[in-house]
Amino acid sequence: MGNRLNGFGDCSIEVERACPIELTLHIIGGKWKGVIINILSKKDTRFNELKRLIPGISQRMLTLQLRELEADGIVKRKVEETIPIKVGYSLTHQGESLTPIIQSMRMWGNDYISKNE
Amino acid sequence: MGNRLNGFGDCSIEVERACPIELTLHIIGGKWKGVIINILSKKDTRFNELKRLIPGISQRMLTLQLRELEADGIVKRKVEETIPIKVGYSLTHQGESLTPIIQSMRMWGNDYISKNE
DNA sequence: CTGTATCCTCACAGATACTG
DNA sequence: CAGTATCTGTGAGGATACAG
Repeated sequence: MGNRLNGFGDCSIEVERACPIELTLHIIGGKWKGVIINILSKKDTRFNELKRLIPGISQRMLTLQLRELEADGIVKRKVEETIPIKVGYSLTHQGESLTPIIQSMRMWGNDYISKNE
Repeated sequence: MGNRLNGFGDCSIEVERACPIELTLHIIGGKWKGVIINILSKKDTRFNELKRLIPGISQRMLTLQLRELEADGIVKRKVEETIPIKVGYSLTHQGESLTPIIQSMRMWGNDYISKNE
């Protein structure tokens, strides 16, 4: 499993019920993770396909974010041993269980935009 | 309204539907914002009360996070002109509309913990 | 095609002290 | 009680080059 939140175990009685929130936020809160999960929830996607679908992301960041999502059990990585090599990414079952939250956030964001623009 | 996401307008056709997700993540993704919103969703809370309920947060960070939430229209600030002065914080209507998402994240986080521990 | 390896910077956050 | 003012450090993230 991936990194724990700093001080995750330091939760006091008062805020202990808030910690799962911080944990979730930590797992999906990376700069590009929301987009990545959203894309993978629609279809399995290869590395370069992701790079193309997310303008502005660097190879380095795409790799790092995918590695973290993988370590946290959200994303599956499947290597096709062809030449050239192909790597497909998809959501794990746990990753798929995140999509309702992502979709809620998408709807809330759209609503927010229409109300504040 | 608060800061826009960097490059929020740079969304390509492919990912434009993902941008509201990034926006939402940006608004609630600050290090302490999830906890703050969660606490305020239960009851209006004063500054020092928040500080007490969130061990580990500094006065500086509490102020900054509250200011950002206020600028983004999530939190309301109400000054009681007593001596000593008292300042109450509460969720706006828009802030309250976030609580289902926060609660989903809390449930997902708890589920995640029980499955990965 | 799918990555590592470096180097760099700058915004975010911690610590501490001070104030109306 | 509810903040501001500094100073400082860390690490997330960007740019670029190289590699199997």
